[in-house]
Amino acid sequence: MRYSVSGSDIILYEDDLVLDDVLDTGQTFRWDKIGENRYFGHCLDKALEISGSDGEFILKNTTEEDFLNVWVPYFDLETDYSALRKLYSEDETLKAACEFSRGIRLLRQDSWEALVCFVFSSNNNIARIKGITARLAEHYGRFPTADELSKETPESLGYLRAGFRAGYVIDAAKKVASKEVDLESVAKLPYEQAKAELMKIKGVGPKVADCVLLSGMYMTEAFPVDVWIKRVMEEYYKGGFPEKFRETQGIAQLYLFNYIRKYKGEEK
DNA sequence: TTCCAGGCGTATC
DNA sequence: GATACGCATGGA
Repeated sequence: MRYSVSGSDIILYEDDLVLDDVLDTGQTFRWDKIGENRYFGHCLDKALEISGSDGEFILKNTTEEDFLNVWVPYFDLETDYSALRKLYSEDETLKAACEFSRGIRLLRQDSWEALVCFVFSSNNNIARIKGITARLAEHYGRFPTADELSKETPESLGYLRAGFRAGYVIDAAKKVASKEVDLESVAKLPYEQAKAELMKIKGVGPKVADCVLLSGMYMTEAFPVDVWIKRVMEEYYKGGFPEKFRETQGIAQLYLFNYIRKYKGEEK
């Protein structure tokens, strides 16, 4: 990763990044595609327009300070994804998945934001999840805190049209605000314990918990299994997922998810 | 109209 | 512990 400052913009040079692979594949629901290779979105309350392709990107109207403190961690720019893909290429299926979308990276999202967004994701589609989170942030003028959301009721959240998930998100807010589930502490726990803590929240089962652990707490051994990954496992990994990838199998999952959903999905 | 969407809670065995 | 079913909402 290299970068330079150009007026109020940052120019980023990074070969292992394709915006569509990262911002439009169900990892985050807080970015909108506003043009070819161009997105506008948020990490909590930091807004950004980013555009570019083929290794060169422009981050508009940001400061070097925000770039280094917010966006470098968010886009995981200090991790070598070429090395990861090289490792994954020891496996035939993963190799194909890596070649299909070479620009995937794990977004290091805020844990609270990830928790809220992935609670909304259950039995839902990406377009609606984005709509719900957009209405939520718009209503507050920014992304609400757990304390603020804990004071809501399913009725007061009616404008979200989140259905049965409204109650779940309020339960999450109450438990996080009261520190019955203290996200900062959870992030420091071993994987299994952290997962159990998150699952104390209504609406947080194994899949949502793994998504929060992976993208919200950067526990790369978390391996979210949804209907698509279940399909991958049945077709290619009957004997279980290779142990040699365990440490970063959550990142491997991102490649597999995009591959099976976009490429294999279109075969039908 | 019916089906389905990056699941989960609950009931039942 | 495994399995079946309902669940709000809206786009296809």
